Amino acid sequence: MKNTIKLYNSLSRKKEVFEPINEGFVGMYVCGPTVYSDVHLGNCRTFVSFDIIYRYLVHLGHKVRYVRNITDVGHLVGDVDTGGEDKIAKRARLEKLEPMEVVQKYMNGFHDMMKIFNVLPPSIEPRATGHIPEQIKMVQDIIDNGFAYEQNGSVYFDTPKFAKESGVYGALSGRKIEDLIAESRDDLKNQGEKKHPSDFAIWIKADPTHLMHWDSPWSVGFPGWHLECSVMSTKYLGEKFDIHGGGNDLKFPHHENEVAQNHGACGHAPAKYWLHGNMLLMNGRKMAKSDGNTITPEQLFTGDSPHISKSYSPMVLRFFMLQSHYRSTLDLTDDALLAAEKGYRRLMEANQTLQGLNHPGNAGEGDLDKEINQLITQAYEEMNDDFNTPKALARLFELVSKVNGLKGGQLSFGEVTEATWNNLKTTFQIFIYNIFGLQDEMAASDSNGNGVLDGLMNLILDMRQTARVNKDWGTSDKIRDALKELEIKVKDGKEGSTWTVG
RNA sequence: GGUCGCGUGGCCGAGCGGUUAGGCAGUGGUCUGCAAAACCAUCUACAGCGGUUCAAAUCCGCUCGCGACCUCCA
Repeated sequence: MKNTIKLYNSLSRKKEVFEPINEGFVGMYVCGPTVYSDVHLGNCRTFVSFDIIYRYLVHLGHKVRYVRNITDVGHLVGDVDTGGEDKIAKRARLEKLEPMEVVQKYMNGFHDMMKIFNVLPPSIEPRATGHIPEQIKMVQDIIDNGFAYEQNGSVYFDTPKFAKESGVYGALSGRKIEDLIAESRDDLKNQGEKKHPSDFAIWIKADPTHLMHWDSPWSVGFPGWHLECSVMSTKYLGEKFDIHGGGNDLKFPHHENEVAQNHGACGHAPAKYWLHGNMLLMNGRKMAKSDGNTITPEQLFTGDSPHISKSYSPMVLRFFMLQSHYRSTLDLTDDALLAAEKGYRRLMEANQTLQGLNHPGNAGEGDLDKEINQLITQAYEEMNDDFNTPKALARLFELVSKVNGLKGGQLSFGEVTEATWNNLKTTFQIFIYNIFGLQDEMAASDSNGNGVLDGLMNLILDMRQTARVNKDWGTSDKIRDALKELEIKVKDGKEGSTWTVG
C-alpha cells in the first residue's frame, strides 16, 4: 500500500505532500505544557491530536523522534515591561513551595493525565531549566548576529530589524511587517526597556526576590519564553527538522518568535512543516484556564460539573476528539458526549464481535469482498489526507455494519474471502488501538483477575438460558433486570447471550 | 480597530464544483417469548441576498451572526 501523506502547513496555508528531510526519519517537535497548574481539557485535545499524528507516522514505518518539551521557567504572567512574573515562580510563592516542587507536582499530574488518555510518551521530553547553558549560548549567537540588544541586564530580540532583513517575520501568523513597524508610534510610551513594542525578551534580568535565576553574561536572570523551544528543538532535532506542532493559540507570538530566534541564531527557519491544532470549545467559546469557561478532566470523569449530566470515561473523550478534525474547533456539549459514548461503544463492541468471529472457510469472492477492501483502503486514504480521523472513523463505521451484518446473518460469508476477513480483523486492531489509540474499557476481562467474573457470568447466563428454554420468563427477566442494575447489559443473539459492562 | 477563520439537517461533525459522509436521536420494518442489541429502509441541511458556471453547501461579492489571535493560554 502506497501511503503518501498530505498535510496542511500553516506556513504556506495549504496542503503539501509530506517529504521528510531524511527519508525514513521524521523529527517532530510539539510544544508541551507550562507546568504551573493542572492540565485542562484543551491541552489534552492538542496532545491527543499530535499523539494520533505521531502514532500514524510510526505506523507507516517512519522512524520518528518526537520531542515534546516541558516549560518550567520563563513563561510570564503578563509582560516583562509591566512587571510580569514567572508563572512557576508565582505559583511557588502562592503555594509556598520550591519552584521545582511546583514543576514536579504539575508535571507528574500532566504525565498521569496523558497516560489516562492513552497518549504515548514522546521520545524526548526536555525541560527548559535543564538547558540553561544552551539558551545562554543562543542568546549570545543572536546578539552576535545583530538581532538582539542588551538593556539593563535583559536582552531583547530586535523584531523590526529582523523583519526588515529577513522578510519572514509575521509569515507564520499572517502579521504584516508594516503594521508592526507602524505600531511603534502609538505605543511609544508603554514600551519600557524595549526599543519597539513588538520586541520580546530572550533573557530577563531577575529582580532580587525572584525565585529562579542563573548567571549569564548579562545579568543574574532567566531565559525568556519561546527561547527554550528554539534551543531544545535545535539540540535534539537539528537546525532543520520536519514537523513543528502546537496549539493554534501559540502561533503568535510563541511560534512566530521561535522562528525569529532560529533565524537569528542559525540563519534559517527551523521546521519544514508547521501544524496547528484547533481549540476545544465549551458552550461555543474557547475553553481556557484564564476565564471560567472550563471543565477539568477529573470533573468529566466524575460527572461533577454543571456542564454535564453524567460522568464520561477518558476513552469516550478520546473518541469524541477523533470525531472532529484536528484543525477544526470542537464544541464540547453534554449531548455531543452522550452521542460519542454510544458511538464509542458501538465501535468497540463491533471489534469484539469481529475478533471473535472466524471465517467458516470455503468462500468465494463477491461484491461484499470488494466493498470491504475498498473501505479499508479508503480509511488509510483519509488518514493520509491530513490525518482526517473523522473520515477514517466514518469508513470504520461502515465496516461495522458489514461485521454486524455477517454476524447476524443478513450478509453472507460466501461473498468474503478468508484473506479479506483476516485483513479486516487486523485493520480494525491497527486503527482502533495503534492509530486512534483507543482502549477497550468494556472488555470483559482485564488484568486483575476477572477470570472469576467471566466464570460467574457464564454460570449466570447458563442458568438464565435454562430458564428460557423452559419458558420461565419470570426468572430469565429477573436475571436480566438484576444484572442491568449492576450495569451489566445482556444481549441475546442467535448463538447465545453476550454481556458487556457499562 | 487590525489579522484570520467559521455559520451544514433535532444534536455533534465531515465535505471545499457534479456522488449516501459518519455518529447520536426520530420514524417504519425484520429478528426476538418480551426487551436490548443487530440488520434494512426512511424524514429533518447547507445563515440571508445577489453573482460566476451546464452545474455551488462547495468559487466571488454584500449583509447578518459567531469565534480565535493581536496580552498569558494547547
